Amino acid sequence: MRPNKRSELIRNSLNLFYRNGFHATGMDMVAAETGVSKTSIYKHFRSKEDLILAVLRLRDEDFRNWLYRRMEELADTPLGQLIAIYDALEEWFARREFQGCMFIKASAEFQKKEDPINAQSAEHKRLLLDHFTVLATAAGLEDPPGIARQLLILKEGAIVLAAMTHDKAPARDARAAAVELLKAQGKQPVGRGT
Amino acid sequence: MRPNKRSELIRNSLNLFYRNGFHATGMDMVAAETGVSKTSIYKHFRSKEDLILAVLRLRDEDFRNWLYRRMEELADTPLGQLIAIYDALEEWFARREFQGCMFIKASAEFQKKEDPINAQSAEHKRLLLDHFTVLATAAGLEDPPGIARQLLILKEGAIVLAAMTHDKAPARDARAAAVELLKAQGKQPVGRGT
DNA sequence: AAGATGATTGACAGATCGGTAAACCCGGAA
DNA sequence: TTCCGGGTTTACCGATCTGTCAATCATCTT
Repeated sequence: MRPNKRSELIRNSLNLFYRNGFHATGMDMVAAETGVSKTSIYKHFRSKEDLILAVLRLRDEDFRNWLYRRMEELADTPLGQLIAIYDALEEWFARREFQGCMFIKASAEFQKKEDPINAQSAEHKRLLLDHFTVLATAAGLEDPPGIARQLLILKEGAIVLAAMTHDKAPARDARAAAVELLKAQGKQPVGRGT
Repeated sequence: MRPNKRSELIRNSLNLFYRNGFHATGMDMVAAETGVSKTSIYKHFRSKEDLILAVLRLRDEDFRNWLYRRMEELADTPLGQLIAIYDALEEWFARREFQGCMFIKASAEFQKKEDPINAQSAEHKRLLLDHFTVLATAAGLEDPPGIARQLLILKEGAIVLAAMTHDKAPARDARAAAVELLKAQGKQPVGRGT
């Protein structure tokens, strides 16, 4: 039971689940992909649900780390970082492997609200909302929680439409909308203003 | 092969697929729900994919008809109807049976872009976008296609978050955002203004 | 009443699902 | 060399998946 096999299992499962969906990906497929027997998988994870939850934990860390870092690289003010959300999204949408949001897909396949998979997906969105709220507060906006919720809605909508239409354009539309909303909060986010 | 059984099958399948997901709902379940043998189903539909496509056609008609009618009932100007999108959404979110957007879920489970199910889901969103564009044009906005795309993003984002958090609140946030965006296009949609 | 016709069925095929029991392999201790 | 013990595998379980076939049932014609 080598512990590095465990993370390899999680990473391979993540790719398979992301590309093929959760129900459509069998444990045999995961085993074959990693070059391990199915029994070995069940030494690391009690059930498929357990594996999925581990996958979602990894995805949550990876994605939020990537997004937050990218936002900081693209702008150095809180206000600028809120706009940079959508520039980062556009980079993501343009990637070959982009297939939508793993958490939206997870909650679409496991929709009962008591389901741990659903709960964990919702938690991911809550963490994003918290981060946006902190930035909105730091930016001195009028209604930080409100604008944060609106920016999150724009983000999720852009992801859904980019995935369905196989087009990165929704990122720019969401960005333009975000700029307008931030303007309406009494700020001039695009520079050259005030 | 009574033709009314066919529509009964579609309607029951719609409910099952909507509540349980597509892969998670077997044809046996559909047969049992309608009180028909599985063989009879396959007299009407060549495959499960065929049945799903028929379900999506029905859903597209039902949903767009409902939304468009509700928008007209809630407002009598094109601009007001664009805002009313989100009032209608809030009513939908508040319904007991609300479980998110069937097309988002379909495209989440069948994500390959050649998949007919994916294509038909994308078509549904395109039809919504067209309608929004027509209304935006009628309202005399500056950039009808652009604002239509933004309003669609807000709609999809609100649906996703409402489904994941089991809370209708995203409808109001999306509505507030839409009002701001329409203001930015040189209009005062909420009345009492110019 | 007998036959024809089309709708409907139970039973099943072949594959795959999540999950498990028992054998196996292999390095180290005695 | 013999034994031991944990990581790994093969082979399998019962259930369920999509889809089909041959038989049955119901109805109408003659």
